[in-house]
Amino acid sequence: MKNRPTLADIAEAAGVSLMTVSRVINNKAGVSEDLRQEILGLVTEMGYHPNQIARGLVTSQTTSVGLIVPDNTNPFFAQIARGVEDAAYEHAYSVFLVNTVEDPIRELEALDSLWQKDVDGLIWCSARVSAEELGVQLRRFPAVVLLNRELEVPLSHVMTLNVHDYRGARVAVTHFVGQGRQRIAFLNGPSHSLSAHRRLQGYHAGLTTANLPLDSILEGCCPPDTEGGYEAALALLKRCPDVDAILAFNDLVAVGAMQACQALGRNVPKDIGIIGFDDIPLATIIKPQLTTLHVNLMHIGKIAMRALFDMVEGVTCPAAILIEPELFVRDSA
Amino acid sequence: MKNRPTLADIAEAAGVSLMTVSRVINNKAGVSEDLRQEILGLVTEMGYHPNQIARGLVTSQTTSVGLIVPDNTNPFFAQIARGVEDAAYEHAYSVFLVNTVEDPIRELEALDSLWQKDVDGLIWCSARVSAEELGVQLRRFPAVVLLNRELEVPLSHVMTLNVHDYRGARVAVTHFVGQGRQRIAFLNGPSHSLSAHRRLQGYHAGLTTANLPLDSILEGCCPPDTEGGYEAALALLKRCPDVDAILAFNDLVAVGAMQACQALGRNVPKDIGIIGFDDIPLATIIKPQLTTLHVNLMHIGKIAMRALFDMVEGVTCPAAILIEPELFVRDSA
DNA sequence: AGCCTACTAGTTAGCGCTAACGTAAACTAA
DNA sequence: TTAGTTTACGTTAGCGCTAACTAGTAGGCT
Repeated sequence: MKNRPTLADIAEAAGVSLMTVSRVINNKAGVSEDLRQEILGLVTEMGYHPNQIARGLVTSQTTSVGLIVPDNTNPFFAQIARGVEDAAYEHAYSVFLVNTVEDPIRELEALDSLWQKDVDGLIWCSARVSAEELGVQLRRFPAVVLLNRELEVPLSHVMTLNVHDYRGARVAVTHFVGQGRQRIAFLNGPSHSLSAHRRLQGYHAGLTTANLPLDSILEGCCPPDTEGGYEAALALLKRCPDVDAILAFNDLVAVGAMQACQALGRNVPKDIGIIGFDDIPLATIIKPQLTTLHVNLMHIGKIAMRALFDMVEGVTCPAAILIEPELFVRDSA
Repeated sequence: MKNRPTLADIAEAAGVSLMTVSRVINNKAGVSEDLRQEILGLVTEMGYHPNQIARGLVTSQTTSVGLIVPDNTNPFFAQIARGVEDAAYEHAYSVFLVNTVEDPIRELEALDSLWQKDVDGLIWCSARVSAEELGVQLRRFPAVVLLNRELEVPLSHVMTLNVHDYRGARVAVTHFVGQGRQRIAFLNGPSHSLSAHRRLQGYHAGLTTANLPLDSILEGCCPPDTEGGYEAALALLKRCPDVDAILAFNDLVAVGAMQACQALGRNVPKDIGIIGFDDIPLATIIKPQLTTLHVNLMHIGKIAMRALFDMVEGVTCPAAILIEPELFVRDSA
């Protein structure tokens, strides 16, 4: 590896002091235009780039942020990560990606490691720690954006960013009702998930508004993937053969459910309507194309990162953002 | 944000010198067992974690690595990234994720930013820079694993990790031939892709071995996604209605091609067999399930990261690894 | 001339940590 | 005993950079 040039190297080559070069690099006043140009020339010639590590040590700004997700393989988080990275790139920030693999211990270790790396901010998706632990952890970072998690007590350096799950689920149910469907089931996600709770509420609200009875036999829980959806739908259709609509926790579950219906010879959408959540790319790949509650995930990632940047820079920003999902009607309902 | 404790804080609290605490933290000899335990107690009590920034400045080891991918949203790279992150976690390393978005300029900027961050190593997927530029860039990093790219001149601090594309494509063609298929088309990926070249060679070799003629009308190029595959397959079937098998550059293209076939009323696999490449999760989600050349992508990511770690630690390691893809026969061929 | 401002540059200290060396005490060997 | 070795710590310097202060010079004003 080539020895990288330091400020001192440039300073020596230019016959000036360290600080003069530093001022040029950081676009600060106090250097004559001639000298500035001369130094700038040397900088590009010698291929100098500031060592962010050293700079970070003195400024305590590392221009890097942490992104914690359960699993970057999940298209939901992959899209968000992409948005975060894109926005980070706009601001010349770097992103540490960490997976928790839904493991609370690993989640804590992820936080530790990011803290040790002295990140300027943190984007934390689907935090699973207790409210108390959450408080402790949030206090360790200069700025945090919480995705998919709420805060009882607002904190000035923490922003929350959530999808309006309640409304989304209600809209979906209303859409089913509008199609004349009566036995509307809900295949929900993990019980520890906040979104799951809120969507269940929305589902109930939708049924109530339509004067349909709540029936717990129509509600199921499953891991938020296609296998989970498949198994759960199979079980559901076994215990309630008269189901004519399934609202799924997310698109993966919806796809699994769709396959279960097809395996049982039920036509989608004629016999059974299916609505998913998130609108991941898969939604338009499968046949029939999935009707789903569209959320612009990449955009959410960008919003999160930009908000984080604003907080780091000291610009105030809203304590909580709620994203409205939009029903994209395709073929499955 | 709580002021984080430093070595000096611990030292003062323990009434010893900085170095004694440092030795304890780094598990180095030269501290009595009693004192070590006492300090360890203080460390956990005060919640001390070493500042990796400061440590990195003096040791020039940052315990972080860079991962450059074209697009982390692409399941291919998402899987790899997951493997990399998993293995990095094993070694307490952190991963900077950067997308190039297939943009050569952004690729160079990504390299710059990682260099400024002083990463210990780099995992670089599908490098698109010229051979000359590649040499320049590689020289900037202490250790590099190149995925999907080869090196003319081996470098001691660079490892390459490639899928045996040639053999994979040949195996696929042979499989088609074994099913009695005669008009075997190939929907290849971007022409700048090294994999695309090698797969084309393997495709040709497979045909030649089977005494089938090469026919450039059977070969198409497309963007490596479902839309690309759909359009390319549509065009292909229009100009060669007698095609009875399609080898696709990757699974996304294969899925697109499958949808095109279905749109044209061709039955897969009866009328047309389809084989993909990579075995992404989608391969088992769609119907009919995709026959594809399976590559354990997460495993590749792990191998890459572990090799990088070995190189950083000074353990010698192979200059090039070639991964054998394995044909997973499912329903589409 | 004397004083003030404005600009340009240099000097010093220190961010948190570790490598390398220094040192005092205890222990060993004949 | 005396010199040599080991153990257990402390001291110093410096990684590359920037904040904050200092200093020199030119120009303008009374």
